[in-house]
Amino acid sequence: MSDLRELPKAYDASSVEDAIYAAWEASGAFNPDQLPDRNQKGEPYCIMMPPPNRTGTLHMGHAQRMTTQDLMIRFERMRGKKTLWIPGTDHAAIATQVKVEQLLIKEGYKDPRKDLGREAFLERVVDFADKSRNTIVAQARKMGSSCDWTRERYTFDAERNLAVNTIFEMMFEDGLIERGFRVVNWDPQFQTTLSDDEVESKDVTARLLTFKYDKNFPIAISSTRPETKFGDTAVAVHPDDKRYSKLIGQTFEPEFCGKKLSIKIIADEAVDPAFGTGALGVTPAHSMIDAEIASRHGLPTVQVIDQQARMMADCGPEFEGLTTVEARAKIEQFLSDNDLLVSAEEVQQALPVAQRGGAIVEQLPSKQWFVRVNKPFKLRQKTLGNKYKKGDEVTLKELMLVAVESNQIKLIPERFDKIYFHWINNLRDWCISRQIWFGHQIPVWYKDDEAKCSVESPGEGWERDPDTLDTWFSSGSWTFSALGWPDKKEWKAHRDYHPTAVLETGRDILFFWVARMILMSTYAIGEIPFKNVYLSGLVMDEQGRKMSKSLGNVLDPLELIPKYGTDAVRLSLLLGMTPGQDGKLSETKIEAFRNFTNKLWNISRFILLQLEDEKQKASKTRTLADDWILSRLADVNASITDKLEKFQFSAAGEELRDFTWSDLADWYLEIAKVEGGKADILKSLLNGILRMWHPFMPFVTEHVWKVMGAEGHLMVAEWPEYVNDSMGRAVEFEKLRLFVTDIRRLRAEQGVEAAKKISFGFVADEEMEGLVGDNLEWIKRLTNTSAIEVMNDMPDNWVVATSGASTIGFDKAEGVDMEAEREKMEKELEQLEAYIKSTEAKLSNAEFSSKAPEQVVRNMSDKLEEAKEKVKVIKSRL
RNA sequence: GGACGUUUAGCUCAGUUGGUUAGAGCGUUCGAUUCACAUUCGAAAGGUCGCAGGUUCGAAUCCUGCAACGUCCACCA
Repeated sequence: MSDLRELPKAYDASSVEDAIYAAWEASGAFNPDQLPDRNQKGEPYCIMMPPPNRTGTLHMGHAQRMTTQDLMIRFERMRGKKTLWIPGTDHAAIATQVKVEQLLIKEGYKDPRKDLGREAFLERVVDFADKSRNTIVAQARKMGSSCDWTRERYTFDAERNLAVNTIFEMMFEDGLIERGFRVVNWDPQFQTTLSDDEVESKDVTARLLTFKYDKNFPIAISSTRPETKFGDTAVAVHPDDKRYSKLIGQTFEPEFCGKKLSIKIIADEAVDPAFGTGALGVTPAHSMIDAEIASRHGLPTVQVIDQQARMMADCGPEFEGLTTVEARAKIEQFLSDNDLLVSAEEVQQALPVAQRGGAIVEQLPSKQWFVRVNKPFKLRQKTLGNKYKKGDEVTLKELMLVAVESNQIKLIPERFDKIYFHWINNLRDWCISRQIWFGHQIPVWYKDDEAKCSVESPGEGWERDPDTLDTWFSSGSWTFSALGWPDKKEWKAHRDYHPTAVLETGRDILFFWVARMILMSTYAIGEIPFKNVYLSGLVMDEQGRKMSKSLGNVLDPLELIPKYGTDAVRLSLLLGMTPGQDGKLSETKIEAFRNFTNKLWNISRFILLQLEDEKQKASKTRTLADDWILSRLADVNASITDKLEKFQFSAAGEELRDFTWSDLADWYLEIAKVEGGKADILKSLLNGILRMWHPFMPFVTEHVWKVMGAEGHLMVAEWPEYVNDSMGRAVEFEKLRLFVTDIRRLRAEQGVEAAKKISFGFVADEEMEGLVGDNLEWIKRLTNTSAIEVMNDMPDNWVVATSGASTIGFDKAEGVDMEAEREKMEKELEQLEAYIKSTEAKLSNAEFSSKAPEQVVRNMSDKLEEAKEKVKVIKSRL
């Protein structure tokens, strides 16, 4: 042990953290294969780190991810499980490419992809992604993440590419992946398709025009996007709408803004007769809803907007090449000039925009690859317990549903079940091909009209599909591909870790990722990917707003860690945060936890100094305070163990903090100074709190562990478990605690000068007399008074203190404000009498006494008796 | 439009199957202070648990309705 007297008074996190992390890593304890024997025998426990996107640096959300997962991993590691936490990063396809493209534009490139070409452009992306990976890894280490770096994965490395291709091939064979010409979400800025989930909506005001195609057309229709009307092939009305029933089935050939259309009047239930004119212009090429109507009625698809979001040649020379916005204005003018416009009104509209880049998304027809979620296929293996056998016909949607419905996967908090089911029930086929360069290339080859699924070229003359896969297609297999699947040897070596124990992630990617992982895992290996999904809320700023660069309210973990220490940042992300509920974070909060870190440091320092003190080394029998603190330790230990098992991290941390700060530091350590002879107990208390705090604040606890000269790393020490053998004594102690608080209050209220002249005492039963007598020494110290007299028959000239649960008296010393005390006594008397009245009424109620639990009745009766006793004393003194 | 969430002390939030007189932290006010820690300690003030009904011996907790705020989904073309 180093010289304790030289330990700094304030804990300096930044001077010890890096060395501690390096020592942990060097010890091999991040790697399950190098854990101690007891872990080797333990149950495998695995968490997959949600791989951060290689798009730059980590933010507070990531810091929260890492901290929460590290808490679980460290807790289970200490409990003896064979823990594996696999770290990794995500190539994030579109997100990364977009990011690099933006950087290149800043560098001066006008159109980076065109200017550089595929190969050089990709080189830049890969370079950026690699640098980003290094930053992320360094940050993860700073957070204290105890993940196994020897098993770091990348969603775009060779092994994961093999997994992606394997799944693609399986789905291709099963007919679940299909190429089709369908209406898709198209991002004109990045020239690629997007999945439904990558499209967000933005509220804008738009002009809703009501008009006729031409003078002879019988029905007026409404649209905010008249430019798409060049592609109309039908007008749909509700089948019950009498206004139009005669027209149904007829075909018209109006001339719309110079283009001849062929419009069939059809009846469809999807039309709302109350909206607008009750007639809907059907544009099969540029609306997914219309495309569905069109397929029901066998209507042709006419594309009029191209991939640059410009009007196509088909719309006539006046419109060709115009942007949609330009065309829209021109059409309104034309309609108005030709007296075809019935009305124009401003309406609120949700404009579809790309999640990345923010471009306005066009719906247009395109030949793309889709995963068919509603198509039945024959299962390759038994899936989801006994629910489905090999060979059963199911759909992917059913697999996703049953995994959660059957409770094999538990979502935390539970209410997300509903959101999940709702999403699945409305799920459409998943468009997986992207015209992005950075990503897993689609393993399909074409020759003439033939298509073959294969990773290697099938031979001469075959050309590979240039498209890449949606990033979520690859991250969907993360839980098992990161464990080595489909490589037989690797997968066998890691088989026991799957399904993983828990997936901890932000509640915002439930659909993007969690659902896709369930799809991939149940399909490809016939197993749920994880048993629990812990959905964290988002980390918001002080005012509950999202942290964003433009608002300037971003808290950067890397700036905060040197300032407050990693442990403080970790605590601020764990305590006061509820799953599924967005939490607020401020620097003030982190500062408060820095103070706690320092408190823990000083508690440790004090105990260590005491251990060498002759007074504490002296042997002494157990006192009431000893029994109490050990009983509390056991209770708190049992309680927080239970809470951690139930994913109640915040509650666990708060309880442990209250115990450490209030019970241990403010009460027990103060008592220990007086009583002495506590070397053994102090030692085991320190040992206990260090172990229990370790998963929350690994650095300071490990540092103290080292300072105290303990064996090995705290990181792999055993999670404690105590037997509470002194519960009754703890109850007695609580009475004294109230007694002390009352005296403190009197001192505070009467002022020091007056208090110096006061003699305190108490009036109660013999039990209290004994208790106070036995513990007088420390009571005097904690109340900072020497004038406490033990007596159960209070002198006549004394008055009664009026708050708290104990009844204490004091003498009418000079300087005591008797008028104020008298008022207080009267006020309390009033309250007590009201309480007695209502409680008596309750207790005498026959139904209450027959139905209420015994414990409740007993407690209430006891309280009632105490109150009556107090009333008696107060009355005698008034 | 649909779904979900939130509403408890000035602020941030706990409150685990309904059960003693509803809690904590921060902030405020008053006080302490060489003795581990001023990144400390003690004390006080502060709440008709969003509103209105209902169920119950008993409701912050369960049910119904309403309001405000927030989030997600679908969008009416």
